[in-house]
Amino acid sequence: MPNITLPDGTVRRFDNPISGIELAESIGRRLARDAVALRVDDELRDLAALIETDVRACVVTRSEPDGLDLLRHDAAHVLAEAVKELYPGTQVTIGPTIENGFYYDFARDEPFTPDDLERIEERMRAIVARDEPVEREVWDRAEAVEFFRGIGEEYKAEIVESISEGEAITVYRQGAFIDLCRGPHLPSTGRLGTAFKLTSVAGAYWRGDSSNPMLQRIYGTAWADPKALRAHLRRLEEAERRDHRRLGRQMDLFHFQEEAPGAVFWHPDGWTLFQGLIDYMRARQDAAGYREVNTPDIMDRSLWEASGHWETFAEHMYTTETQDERVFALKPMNCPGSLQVFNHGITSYKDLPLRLSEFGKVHRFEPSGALHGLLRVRAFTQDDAHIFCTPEQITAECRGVCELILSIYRDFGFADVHIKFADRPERRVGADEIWDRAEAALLSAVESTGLEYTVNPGEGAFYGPKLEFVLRDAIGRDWQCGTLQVDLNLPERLGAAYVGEDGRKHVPVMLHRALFGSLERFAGILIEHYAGSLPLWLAPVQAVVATVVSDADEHARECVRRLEAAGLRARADVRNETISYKVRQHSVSKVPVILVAGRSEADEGTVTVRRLGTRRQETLALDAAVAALAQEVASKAPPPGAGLKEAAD
RNA sequence: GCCCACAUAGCUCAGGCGGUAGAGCACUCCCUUGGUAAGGGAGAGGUCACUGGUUCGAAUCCAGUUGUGGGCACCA
Repeated sequence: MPNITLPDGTVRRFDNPISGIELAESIGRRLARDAVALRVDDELRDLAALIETDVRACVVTRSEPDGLDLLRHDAAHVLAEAVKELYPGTQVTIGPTIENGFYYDFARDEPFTPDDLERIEERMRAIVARDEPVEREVWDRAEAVEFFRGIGEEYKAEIVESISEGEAITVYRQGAFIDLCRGPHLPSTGRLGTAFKLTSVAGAYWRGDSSNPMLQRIYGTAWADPKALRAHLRRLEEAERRDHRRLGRQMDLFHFQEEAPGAVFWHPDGWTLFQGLIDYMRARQDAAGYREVNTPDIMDRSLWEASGHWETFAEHMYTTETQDERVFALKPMNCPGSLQVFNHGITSYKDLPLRLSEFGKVHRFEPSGALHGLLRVRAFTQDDAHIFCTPEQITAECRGVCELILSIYRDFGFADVHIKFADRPERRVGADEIWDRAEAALLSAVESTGLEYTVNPGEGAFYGPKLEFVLRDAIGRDWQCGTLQVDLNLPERLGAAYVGEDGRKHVPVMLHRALFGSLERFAGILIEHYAGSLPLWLAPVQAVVATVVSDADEHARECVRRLEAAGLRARADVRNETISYKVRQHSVSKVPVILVAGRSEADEGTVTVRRLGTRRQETLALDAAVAALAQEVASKAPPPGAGLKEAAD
C-alpha cells in the first residue's frame, strides 16, 4: 500500500502497487504524456516499474535534463534496432548519450555510407511508428554471455563479462531487438517522438584504444520536440558561420597550403592581430615581473636526450642532420632553452623567483589526423615562461599566475573559465616522492586561490603535474588554453642550481606556464568567439574612411592622418566605387568602424560614423570621433552588441 | 596514424555515363561622381590536386600519393 510523496510535498496513497505511468496519469494527462521516467528516492527508474513501498517520487518529463538524456539513450537503442534489421550481420557494441545527442558503435566489415544513414533514419522512424513496448528483464550473467555469443554478439558478451560480479545483468527487449543495458528506458519506442536526426558516420576504436579494431560509429542528435531540434540545427549553422577558417579567408587573415601542412601563412591583417596579442601579453608580463629571453630554434639532439623529450617524443620531433653529421632537433618546447639561460652564470637565492618569458615558436610533428585550422597546428608560437623559484615560493608564484591569467582572459571577453588539475601520467620521469611533492604544492596553490577546479587524473605532463585553464566561448564551446606546471624533474636533469642562504647549491623548482597557450590557437578562438567582429582594440583594421565621390578625397586622407596620429589603424577608401559597395565590402571583412567623409563632412570638418553590424549613422566633429575611438581602444571595450550577433553577410 | 568523404578559376560552386570545361563574386579596362550591405559594360583568368595504369583518346574509369573536412586515437 504505497504512500508516495510528490515533489510539492503532497502524499498520495494507493491501495495496490502502482507503475510510474499510472502515477503520472493520476496527477495529470499532460504530465503523463510528457513522462519518460520516474525518479524514485533520487534514482531514475522505468515508468513501467512498480512502486510497492513508501517513497518520494517525481515524474521526469522529456524536456528536463535527465529526461532528455534518457530520450537520447532510447534513440541510440532505436538506432541499433534499425541497423540490426537492415544489416543483420552487424554486431552492436555500445551506444551512449553525448552532449546534444547520442551515438552507437557497430562492428561491421563494410563501412556505412551516407546513403545508409538515410535508410537507417527512415527505419528508425518506422520503429517509432510501430510503438514497440520496451521491456526490462534481469538475466543470469552466464546465460547472458551464452545468449550474446549464441547470436554472434561477441562484443556484448565481452561487456557482460566485464560487468562486476554482484551487479545485476539487465537487458531491454524492444521488438526482436535485445540489448544489454542498465536503463532506464522509455516504456515504448513511440515515446521517442520524431525530433531526432542522424548526423554522421565515423570510425572509432573499440574501448577507445587505437590498438583495438576500429568500429563504425553513427552519430545522431535528439531533442524533446521538433522545435528544439530545429534550434539545435540552427546553432550548428551559426557555428559554421563563425568557423575561423572561413572568417580567416573572408577577413584575409591567413591561409594554409599543401607544402606546409599544419603551418600558417599569416597575411598582413592576420599578422597585425597576432602582433597585437604579443604586444598585449608582453606589456602584462613586464608589469608582472617577467624578463623576456629568446633561445635557439635548433639545438643538438643531446640536449633533448638530457631533458627526456627525445625518449618520450622523438617521433613527434622535426630533426635535421647537418654536413658535419650532427643531429639537431627543431625545438618542440622552450623549456630546455630557458634552462640554459638560467644555468649561464651562478644564481643566488636572492635572485629568485626568476621569471623568464619567451615568445617561442615550436614545431611538433602532430599526427596528420589531428590538424585543424589554427586550433591544432604543427608550428606554433607559445607565450611561454619559466619561473625558477624555491620550494617555499611555489604557492605564491602559482597564485600569481592564476590571477594574471584570469585577468587577461577577462580582457578578451572570456569570463567563464574553469580549471582542471592533472596529476601524474603513467609515462613519466622522476621518482614518486618528487611527484608527491609537486602535486601537493600545485594543489595547495590552486586551493589557496579559492578557485573552483576539477581533477583530470593521469593527464599531467611527463615531468610534472599541471593546471589547465579551459575557457568557454560565446556559443558554449570549451577550449583549453593556458597551462601551469610544477616541475621538480627537468631542472635536475639539466643541471640547474642556485646558491642558497646556506652557501650550498640547490636545485630550483621550475614552473612552466603559458597563458594564451598557442598564439595561433588563441587567435582562432578569438575569431570564433567574436564571429570575426573583434573588439576595436584588437581589430587589424580599426577604421576605414570611405568617400562618396571624389570631391572629398583630401578630407578622407586628413581623417586617416588624424586617426593614425591618435594611434589607430585606419585606411582611406577613395576608390571610384559607390558608397553602398564600400560599406558592404568593409562590413564583410569585419572592419569595426566605417567613417564616411563626403562633401558635407569636408565642409564642416566632421565625419559620419557607422559601426559594424548596425545601420545607425552619427555625424560627429572629426576631433570628437577620433577621441571617442581612441578612448574605446584604450578601454579595451567589447564590440557594441558584444559582437556576438552575426552581422548580415 | 586509423575510418569515411571530398579535391574543377583567387573565393563559392555547376558540369562531365571517356572526345581537353562553365556561372556568380573577386581581378583588369571602359562608362558612371553615385550618401550607407553589390551601378553598368567588356576582358583576362583553369595541365579539372599530384603520379601511375586502362584506352585511339582520361578532368571523367582504376590504383597509389598528397592535402582538406567530419570522427577516433594523440596533444610535452
